[in-house]
Amino acid sequence: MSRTFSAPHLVNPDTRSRVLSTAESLGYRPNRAARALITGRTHNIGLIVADIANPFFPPLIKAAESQARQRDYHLFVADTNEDPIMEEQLVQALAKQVDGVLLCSPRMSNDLIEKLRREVPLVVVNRAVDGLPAVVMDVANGAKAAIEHLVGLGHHDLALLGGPRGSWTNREIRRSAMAAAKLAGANLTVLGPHQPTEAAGAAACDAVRATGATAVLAYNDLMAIGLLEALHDRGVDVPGELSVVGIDDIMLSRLIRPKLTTVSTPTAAAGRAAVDMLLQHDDERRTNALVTLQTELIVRDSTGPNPH
Amino acid sequence: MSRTFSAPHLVNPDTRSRVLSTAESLGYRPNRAARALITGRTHNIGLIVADIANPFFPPLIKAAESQARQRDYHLFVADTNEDPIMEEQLVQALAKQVDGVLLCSPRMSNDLIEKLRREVPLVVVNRAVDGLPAVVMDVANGAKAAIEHLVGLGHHDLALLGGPRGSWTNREIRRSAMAAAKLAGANLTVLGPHQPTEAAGAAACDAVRATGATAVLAYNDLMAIGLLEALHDRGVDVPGELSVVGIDDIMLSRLIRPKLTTVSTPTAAAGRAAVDMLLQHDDERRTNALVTLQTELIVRDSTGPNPH
DNA sequence: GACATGACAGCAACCGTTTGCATTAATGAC
DNA sequence: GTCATTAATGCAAACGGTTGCTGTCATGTC
Repeated sequence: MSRTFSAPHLVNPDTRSRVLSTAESLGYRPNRAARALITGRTHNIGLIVADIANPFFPPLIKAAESQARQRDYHLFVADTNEDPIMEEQLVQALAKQVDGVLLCSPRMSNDLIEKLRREVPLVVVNRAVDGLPAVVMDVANGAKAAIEHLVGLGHHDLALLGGPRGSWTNREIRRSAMAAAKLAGANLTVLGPHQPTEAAGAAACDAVRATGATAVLAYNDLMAIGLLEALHDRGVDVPGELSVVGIDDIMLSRLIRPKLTTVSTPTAAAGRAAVDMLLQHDDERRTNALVTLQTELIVRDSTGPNPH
Repeated sequence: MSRTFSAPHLVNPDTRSRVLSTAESLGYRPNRAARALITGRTHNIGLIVADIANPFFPPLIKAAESQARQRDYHLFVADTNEDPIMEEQLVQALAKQVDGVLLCSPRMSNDLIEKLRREVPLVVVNRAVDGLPAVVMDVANGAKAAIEHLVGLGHHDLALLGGPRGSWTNREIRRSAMAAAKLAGANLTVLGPHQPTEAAGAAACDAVRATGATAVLAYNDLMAIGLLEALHDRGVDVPGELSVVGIDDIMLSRLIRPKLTTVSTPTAAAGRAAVDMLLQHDDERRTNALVTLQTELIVRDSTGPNPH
């Protein structure tokens, strides 16, 4: 009898314990799919990321999974390979078997997000969409702090190694970095778009050097690390000849040499917040539509004074 | 009408296209939970790993997810925090909503695995269990190659930085490393068990040095990297004073300095193989009960000749 | 002692799909 | 023209739970 579980106060304690003990002896476990059919709640959440193997995401996935499980939810994890079309397909495919989808760093258009939100509750991470619950990191402030740090070290010619097309974070960084550079009277050359990978960072090395910049801010640590590798191969000293700043503070960044100066983003907190937001009741969700998490500049060894 | 999808040959082409077009216009998507109820197949797979944020796992998860989706399956991902009790709970919780569970690097006992396999089809990764389909990496051969490499460099006093209790891989490595050392007439001091983390690798630094070994093989790259960091802090030159070898060849290992000599394990292939194995029909599965993937020693810069 | 009340148990409908079976219509054989 | 055969369709049961409703019994009130 299902009431034993769902409404214990309506059932005689004797009956309840009898039901419980026989259920135990039979090894009975309620079938969540069957329950979902009638209750309309699957107790599952979908988590869609651009690339599971990008070191930025695992801490977020881990935190989200842990938070979800604490609330008795399970997590579908899916990878889009940075492909906006795959994002849409995945949301559609998952829609019927989850109570909501966490869309992390989506590359699709806002219009498409608007369309998909009508099929399944959505929480977006790393993107602000009007009227949609979202968790974002204050990368604008982080990029600003990074530019100010570099200008403070005497750099006047800066480069921004841009990230992927469609990324809200990328636009925020660019906007904020340009504003900060302008305010400080520094030049900023914007490069990109690029894939947010180590390989793309390395491939952009010559383009960065061609700008004549003495300091670079990269879209993320992975690209910064790729750039660092390529610079090392070319015998360019960091930070002696060129300063490099990343964004994300992935685990790698404090293990490579020189240790990477970077803007740390609270990815685990974002994962937890996104789950909490999705599991809130609709009314609360509307009122707290946007959670902004703070970032912090971590100065390590990849930035130094302007050599000129 | 469901036959339009499941048995197109039984339905008039006209009717079929009519059904299809109205389905399209209504935005109809079949409900998989309902379908699962009657067919008994959920088209979901559970993937249980010790720690999502351990860089060893993301490539495996990514590959498994991609392979699963290609076969029209979705993936539940769950993290046990290296806790055997959590492993059991997770398998139980997932059992009813998946067609099978991929148990990666389990820490639980073989007996418990035997018990759980009666509740849900299981494929084990990184562990050989009698009669159970499993995907393992040939770490024994990898450890042997590593020891031979070190002995070839003139090292006679070796240390093995052991991994976590309950890990089959750890036992394999120890067994094989001891055999290889004995065969080569070298001493091998075994340390551990340890958590497979960077922190644990760093914490074991003094214990490693106290053994008097001139070369160390670590359970995995993460521990090797932690050790490398600690050695750097203490001013110990690698490979000048001490040689270090890891296992796994995670992305980090070629980015740190000195670049880590390591045994590469085909994690992505393992993820794909595990999914394929689970999705095979029962009879095939029994015949191919064990897939062993080859490993390869990658010599980089963290190993050198014996200084003595 | 008759009646109202409330606590508990049990029946049955329902969720959205698949699938076996019955029904109908169309076709071909004689 | 009748009958057998086949193709296509429609109906209803079933999957495993949840939940509203009805029924039963015991208790309390007057």
